[in-house]
Amino acid sequence: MAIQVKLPDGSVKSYDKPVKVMEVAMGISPRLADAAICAELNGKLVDMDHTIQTDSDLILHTFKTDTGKEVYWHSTAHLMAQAVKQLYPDVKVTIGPAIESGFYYDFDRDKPFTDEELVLIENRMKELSAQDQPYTRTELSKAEAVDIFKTQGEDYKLEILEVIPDTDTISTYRQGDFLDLCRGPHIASTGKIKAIKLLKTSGAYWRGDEKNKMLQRIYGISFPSNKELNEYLAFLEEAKNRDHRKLAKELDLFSMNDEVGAGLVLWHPNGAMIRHLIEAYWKEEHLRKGYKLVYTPHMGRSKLWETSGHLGFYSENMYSPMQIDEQDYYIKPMNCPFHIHIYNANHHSYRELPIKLAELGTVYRYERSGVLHGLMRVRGFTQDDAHIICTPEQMDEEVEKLIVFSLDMLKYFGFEKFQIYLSTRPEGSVGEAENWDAATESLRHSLEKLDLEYQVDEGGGAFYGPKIDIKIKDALGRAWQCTTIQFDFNLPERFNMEYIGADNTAHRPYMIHRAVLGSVERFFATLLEYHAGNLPLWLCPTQVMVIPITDSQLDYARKVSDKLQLLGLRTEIDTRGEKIGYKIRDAEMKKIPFMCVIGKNEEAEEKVTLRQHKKGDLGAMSFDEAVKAIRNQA
RNA sequence: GCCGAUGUAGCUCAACGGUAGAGCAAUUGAUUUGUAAUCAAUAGGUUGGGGGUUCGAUUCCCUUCAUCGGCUCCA
Repeated sequence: MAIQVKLPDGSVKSYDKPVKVMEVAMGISPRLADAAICAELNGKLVDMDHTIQTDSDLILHTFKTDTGKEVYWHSTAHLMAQAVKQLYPDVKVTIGPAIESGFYYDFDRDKPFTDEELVLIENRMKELSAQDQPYTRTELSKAEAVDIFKTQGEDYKLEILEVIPDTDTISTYRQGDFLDLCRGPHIASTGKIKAIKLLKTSGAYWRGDEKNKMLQRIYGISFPSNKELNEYLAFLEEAKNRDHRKLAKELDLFSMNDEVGAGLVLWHPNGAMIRHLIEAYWKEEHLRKGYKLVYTPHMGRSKLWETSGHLGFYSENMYSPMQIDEQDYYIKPMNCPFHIHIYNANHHSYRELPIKLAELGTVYRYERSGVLHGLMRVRGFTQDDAHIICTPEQMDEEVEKLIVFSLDMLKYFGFEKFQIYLSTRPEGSVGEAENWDAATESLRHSLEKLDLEYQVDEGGGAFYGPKIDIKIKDALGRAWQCTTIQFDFNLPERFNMEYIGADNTAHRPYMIHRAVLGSVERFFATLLEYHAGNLPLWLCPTQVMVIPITDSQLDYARKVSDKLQLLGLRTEIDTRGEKIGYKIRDAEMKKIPFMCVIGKNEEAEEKVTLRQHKKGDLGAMSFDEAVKAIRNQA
């Protein structure tokens, strides 16, 4: 198969497999890829990382054009800054980039922008857009730039200029009365920005450092037409409906409570059933893959955490100790030290390795109050933790198995799109450089052998080892980190872990710390959002709602329900004296996958009428046919 | 932790410096119903907690807790 890509100059390039827009651009000119801001594929605007699947016409716009999401939004950010400067001349501008969806600009101002002010700014932006002012680029020397921004009193721009070499050429962009220090590129003129919505405000630290001054950030989004804007706003609405916190209320899954404490989860029966099913599956799969299940305590003596080093480098995330018999005990923030002690309780021969210890280990970590977020970020959570202790020779095989295992498990839950990150050695790491290199290579190798796309986060590893993270993309494109596979060169050293090699001497094993789901809580939330609450059949707390039409069918309904239960299906009977429409509406809203309607006809003919969630009536059928239809969904 | 917003019945939301109201849910009664809401009645609240201003606070102020949107940080 060959994919023909028609380029703007009329030439045709062919590729033997799907290719990203970026790669095509690189093929033409590396510079172009750098500056290119947007691509039109068969007349439709696409991102640079869009993959071309079929024969296509590709037009690449350089910075002189006026399309491209990033440039478009960045230009809108300039427009917003212009409006803000006109309305509030004392405000100082800082930076205003495009983000994944829209843009923001940070302003230095004493007080935050109110919702009313946002409306004013938005309206002013629309006026400025109507004036259709061109964005004009000017190149100048650093000294000239410093001069300009000094007279304007834009201290932050001067600070940005400070780090630029004196000999560099600087560029500025002007539209109307507003001039900004900016690398560009920009769209041709403000008139292209037709639909604008300022979404929210927030405090944000200058340069993202919490030691710096807090600035006032305004987030917004813009489109060439109101239609696109409305589509985007509808998309945000949809995201709200998928929010696991909202779904949890509707489906009665879990709650949190003031009196219990922030970030502590109460699992209701429905949520607990789902969790149980996830955990049961998890345990089964791990036993099948040669893991050994262990249980460990929820706290340990301070000595343990001194040895592990957590009291040194992790104490700000740990809860204050409690005193027992004049000893300090800490609630565990991690399971690793316990698993290591289980390993260390016996001598191990190289013949026994790899040893894989797994536990659904509940840990407690102090999270700053502002970061808690539903089940995604809590203070007490259960990691699906495991530690793989192996010899250097086994490392490659184990890593590869792990990645396959992780992806298989995630796919089993219905996830399809993943983002994989490889994080390498950071500054101030512990452990031998050669071990780091070997481990990093092993991770990289496995990813490549499995032909997985991944991004490298240089220096993004933990101080104790390199890692692979897998983030799940939900249906709305948001990414959540679940799987993490981390080498650890710190703890084996600290706890003096050993195995006896073939040479009859002690060796230090490799240790891999990993979680596939990440935490049961976060995974649960991601799963809910991904499926918008419509979980796969095997995870539904109630799989079939049996609905008798009148009380006289109650007995037959019970018989049907019992028979289904005997086959392992989870059923409920709606015995309320309500009309059938009411009961069906109720079951539909609870997202119960199947409804079994029982009336006098069904009873007389020994049949059942099946209805499927969202799909509607499937008609009358025999009991066996109904079971088959239900099973087919699984 | 920081910036901002919010907190009223189980849920979703009104109202107001002068003794809090609706819909849904709940309970009771009637209805026995054929694929997304049957009718009626009843009950339900120290307006998140504490303090202050006021003749009077749910409303204004302070404080605290929690939640939401971000920042920073992370599974």
